[in-house]
Amino acid sequence: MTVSKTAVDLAKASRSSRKEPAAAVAESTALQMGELSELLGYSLKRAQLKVFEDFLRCVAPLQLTPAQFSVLLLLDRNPGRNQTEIANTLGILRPNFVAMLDGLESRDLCARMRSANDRRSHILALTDKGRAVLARAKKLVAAKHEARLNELLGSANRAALLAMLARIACEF
Amino acid sequence: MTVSKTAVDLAKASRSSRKEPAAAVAESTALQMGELSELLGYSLKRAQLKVFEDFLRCVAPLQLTPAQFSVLLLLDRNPGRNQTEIANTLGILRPNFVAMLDGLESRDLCARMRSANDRRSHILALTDKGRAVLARAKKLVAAKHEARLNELLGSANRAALLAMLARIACEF
DNA sequence: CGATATTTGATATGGTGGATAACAATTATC
DNA sequence: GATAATTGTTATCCACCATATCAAATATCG
Repeated sequence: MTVSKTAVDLAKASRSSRKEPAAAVAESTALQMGELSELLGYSLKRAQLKVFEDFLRCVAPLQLTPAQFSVLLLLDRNPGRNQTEIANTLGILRPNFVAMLDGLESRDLCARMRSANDRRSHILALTDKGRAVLARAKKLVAAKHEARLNELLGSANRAALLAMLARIACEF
Repeated sequence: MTVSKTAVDLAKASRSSRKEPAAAVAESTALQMGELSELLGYSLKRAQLKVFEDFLRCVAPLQLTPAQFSVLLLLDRNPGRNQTEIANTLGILRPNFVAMLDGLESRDLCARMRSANDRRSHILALTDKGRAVLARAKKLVAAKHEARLNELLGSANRAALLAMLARIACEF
């Protein structure tokens, strides 16, 4: 019994009391977002979902997720590294990185090679096919995905946005 | 057999070849992020994780997740709405919203009331306890969470960031 | 009116990402 | 050389997301 009387009244009247003013008012008016519009985390999350969604669309012909793309990028720029190093810099836990690598390796995009110095670790390397796929992915991302963001925000704004996001990601 | 020769060489030498230059070089140099630094989606995701993490910390005494907080906010600003309406505006699928509401209702933060007009739908309402918890949560979020973001970015930058994120979330 | 479609909340279920514990093989430390 | 730490791996759990389906209630339309 902790619901206020006004809430009970609203339950009785519900939305029907809103039919009165005009004739054919569009029923079910848009909800008020209230303080939600000021919550940075909320917009951050929704923007992130949209951006990932667009990424998947743009790079769909190559069947690459954002996470997979980031792995390929890292492998290309950092040859000779092992699973732990790659996973750590991407914020992926080692156990979860195993299945991810299995997927990439089964598609012949990268390869695990036992290190001669430390026979525990697997040195990761892109295959030729991996390099080719990465190159095509980069082009798709630049031409379709990032280009669309640039179009929406403008180049300067996009750079400012990226700088602030990187700031939050690193220093927060 | 698609791994290049340079990759194989690197696997043999691995990181050991880097011990040569200086005496006690910090082994395992930081990896190059490469194009990852320019990928908006990547920074977006990492920033979002950090912000949610901080939100959970700041509002920990009330045991509220960002999603739960957003539901309480919406219920407060939009009395008389049913589950479908609330779930839809938050981007939550109706089936998944059921368990979420169960959690909030079992903690006596909100209540489902059968509508008198449409006996299918549940009108949602905050309880008195729900309003009290929401009020305390708002204070914690403003005083600790958003204040910390303001401190990091500055008020003007924070507003610009929010505007761009909302833009992406809505128009992208 | 009455048959049919639609809506609402709910359940079941599967998929994916993320987190921890534990293990064998290997290497580092003392 | 005994003990500790590291690496990749497996198993397992939990949160979140998505789909199909259902019963009850309502809307639609002949």
